[in-house]
Amino acid sequence: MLHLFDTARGAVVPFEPSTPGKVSIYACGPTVYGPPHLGHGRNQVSYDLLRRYLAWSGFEVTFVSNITDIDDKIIERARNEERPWQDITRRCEDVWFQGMDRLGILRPDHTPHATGYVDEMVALIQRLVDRDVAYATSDGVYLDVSQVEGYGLLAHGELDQLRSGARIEANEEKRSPLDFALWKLAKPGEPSWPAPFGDGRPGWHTECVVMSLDLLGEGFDIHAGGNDLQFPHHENERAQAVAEGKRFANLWFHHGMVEIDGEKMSKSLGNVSNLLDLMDAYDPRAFRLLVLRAHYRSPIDVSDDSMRDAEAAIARLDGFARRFAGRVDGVDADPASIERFRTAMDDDLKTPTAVATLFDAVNRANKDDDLEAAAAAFEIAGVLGLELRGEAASVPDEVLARARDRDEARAAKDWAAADQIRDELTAAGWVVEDTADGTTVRPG
RNA sequence: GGCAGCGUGGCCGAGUGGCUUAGGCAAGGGACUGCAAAUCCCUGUACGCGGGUUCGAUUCCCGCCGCUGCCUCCA
Repeated sequence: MLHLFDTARGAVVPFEPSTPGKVSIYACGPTVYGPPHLGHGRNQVSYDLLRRYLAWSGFEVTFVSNITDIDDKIIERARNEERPWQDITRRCEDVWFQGMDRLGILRPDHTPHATGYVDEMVALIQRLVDRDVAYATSDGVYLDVSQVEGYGLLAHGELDQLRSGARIEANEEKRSPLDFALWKLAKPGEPSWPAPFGDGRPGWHTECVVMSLDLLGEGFDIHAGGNDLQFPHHENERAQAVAEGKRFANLWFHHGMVEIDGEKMSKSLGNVSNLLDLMDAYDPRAFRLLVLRAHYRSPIDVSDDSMRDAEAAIARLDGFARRFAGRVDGVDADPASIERFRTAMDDDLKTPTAVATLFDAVNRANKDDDLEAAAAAFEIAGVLGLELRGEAASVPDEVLARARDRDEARAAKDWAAADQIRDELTAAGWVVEDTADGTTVRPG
């Protein structure tokens, strides 16, 4: 049985969906004002892993992930670049999904946009005002967190403690520094929507409550995000639901951050905190493997070395795939490997161990030409979202002709000629390997 | 200042009160090969520092040092 760490309870707990066999997940998605960075990449791989594993375990998964397309940063960028903010959000969203496709991320079942839920958000805010848990100031509407039962659940702190940690804010109309904006009144030139409390735009924390409850209903199973969202974002989402008397997420799934040694990173890698740049420079699967080799709640460090390391490991997997592709159809996966994998994953998604079982299966397959182990390796790789390349890449005829020339030279024991052709092909970027079937060539 | 976490062999990164003490990459040796490549086999170097608990700690407790994240927009 799957066990997951629940941030609210602060412990690994058995996962039991409210409806047997079905899992509903809401995962905080990107604010579309720029290209995805490495943190987004890890974030999406974490979600993807959770979804794939739940699906493989037999659950019917409904996965909702939003697009935040109203935000101060979007407005700021639009102003700086003197173009409509919708241009930025549309373009960034396209770039986002293209990038995630490259990373092998499954698309969400639903992708609600904040701009598509403004009416519902206004209605929620109005209800909170009517209940007297929200109050208006000269620049917006705020939630009074002191009235929220259990505020601090996710921050794991008492109200006083949280308050003392809060930075001093310019806004003195707020009753507490912890109170947060549900609605921001529009300043001249800012995008705005009509509302009874004045034209403006919703605060960030409001969209996720409204959209998750609308699409998944009260008491949905899992709310996911980076641990930087734990507080205040998720705390504040929950606060709104609680303030309205509604049940919110049953389990909080938070993953760790990507850490980049600023100096080291910038020197060795250049501007690869941009995920798209990283995927241009390295195999996207290597990034995924790098993420999977650490536990989802641990921090990971991305560097030139760690990416090269991961690429070498991917090459090993691809070599395995070439060897066994097409030979495992209908073969039952080795049960022992699958069981080890499942045990690791059921224990709070211990992917480091899961990856180790994958490589163990690969090793056993290679060693004894063990088809059951090979089938297990393919299955595990699939659940982890690692697409192995077993298909022979297309090779130009002239290159194949040279390979045949080499076979002839080798048959004639003309080693000088054979070596010369190999050098020639290698210089052209091909990997040359001799097999029982003669010279094979593939892209390097 | 508050909260949370981390410090493992050349590197990345698991794990465990004692047992053959993951896995990947790199290194060295060997098998295979005309030579390679791929693959397989073998090998080395470990648990930040100081105490404590224990028959025994890398694993538990305390202190220290170092590092990180959150507390403000953030995946």
